[in-house]
Amino acid sequence: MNPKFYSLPTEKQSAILNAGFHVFSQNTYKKSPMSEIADAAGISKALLFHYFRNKKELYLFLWDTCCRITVEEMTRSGAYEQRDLFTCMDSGMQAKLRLMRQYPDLGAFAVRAFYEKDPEVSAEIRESMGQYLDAHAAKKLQKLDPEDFIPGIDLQMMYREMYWASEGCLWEYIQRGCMDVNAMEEDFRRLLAHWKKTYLRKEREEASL
Amino acid sequence: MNPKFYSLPTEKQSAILNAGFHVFSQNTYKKSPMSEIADAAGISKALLFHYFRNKKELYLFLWDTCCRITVEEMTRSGAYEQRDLFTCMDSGMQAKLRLMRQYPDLGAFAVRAFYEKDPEVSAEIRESMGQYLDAHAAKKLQKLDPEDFIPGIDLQMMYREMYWASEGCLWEYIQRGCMDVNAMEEDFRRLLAHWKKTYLRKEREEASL
DNA sequence: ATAGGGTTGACCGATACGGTTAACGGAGGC
DNA sequence: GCCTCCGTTAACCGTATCGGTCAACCCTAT
Repeated sequence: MNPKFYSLPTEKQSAILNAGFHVFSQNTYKKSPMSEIADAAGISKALLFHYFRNKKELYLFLWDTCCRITVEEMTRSGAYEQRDLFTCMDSGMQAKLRLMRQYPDLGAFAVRAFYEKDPEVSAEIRESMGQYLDAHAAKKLQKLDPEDFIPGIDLQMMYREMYWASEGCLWEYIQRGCMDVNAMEEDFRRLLAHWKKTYLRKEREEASL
Repeated sequence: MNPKFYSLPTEKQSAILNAGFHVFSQNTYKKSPMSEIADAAGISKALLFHYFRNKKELYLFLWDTCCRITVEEMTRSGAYEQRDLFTCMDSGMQAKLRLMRQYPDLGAFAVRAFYEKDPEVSAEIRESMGQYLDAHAAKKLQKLDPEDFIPGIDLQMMYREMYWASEGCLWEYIQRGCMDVNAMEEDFRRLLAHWKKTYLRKEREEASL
């Protein structure tokens, strides 16, 4: 990959990244043409090939960038350090929304890339990351104090269920095509409030009065 | 569409349907080649064109079939009639799982088709269905008795959250590529039990003792 | 004016596409 | 044995698209 890419004005860099995320998220690796990416980025195909030697290089660069900025944003938000589960989720949500605002198709791209089966790239993808999130989730789960939550609750199930609901909500937006991040934030916020009221012992007791 | 298609042995019919669902669910309409579908179905491209005049006809037939058998299966399961919310969800789940077993890519296809933007087919798709599920959900919601649930709960939020979690769980399986329906059933069942224990007043009171 | 680098339209060979056609092959009737 | 029918296919057609290249075009700074 040509280092001159980095000396491009940041808007143009973003435009190229977003174009790549978008096109590769809509189709298989093999069925995602470079010309379409170039068009979406507002540059010529030749210039795209000037910055990235070939399709594979662009794809792996996108994957790399996707992982990098996600972790960066998550770290920066402090989501990894928060003690309380719900403030942790709130920070994570903030980070995700900021990412979504800047790179609307990053989420969809990440999922597709993760499950991409084309032998030209699948090995590299699968190798580079792996059980990142799972490991984090397990650690987070261990730190929870059952006393904070309503009695008899299965904390692991609660965690999985909340994760799935977030993903389901996210997917609804992704599939719809238009990423209305503000509406999304509203939805997430309501979800979080709902869970707090449902799962936290203190809030539940107050609501029961 | 050639009526002789229906006199094919049912396994061959299913093979063609599944092949179509699979290929069209992985890529845009335009980037989904007929040859690939024929290969996946184990027949020649020429034969596929013998049963369906052209690509558009096959695609719309698949969409139609997808809607038809989903509604059929849902009705047959009695999901639309159940009074209690959770037994209703259980029936719906059973129906969905039966569908998934027979047509592993039906779910993914449905979502993609619903949001397909290609002008050659988008109009027909959007027109044929619409707010089907939403209307149903609203009706279901009105029938709920707040007394059955934990006090202070936002029933609409609860409903949305449960819907998203199911979708999120489903998507995790879809994206993973391999549809292990048994594992899925296990997960759904646990989700349901979790919700009953969390949201139902009676079960909650028992758990609190 | 000229040298240099960012940028592109035009091009290349290969292949993939939607759709057609002529022919194959086997089952049934005579 | 011969013919007919019909499900099925390999081979083909014209076109479009693909990944990738290249010579030439700006534009700016000397």
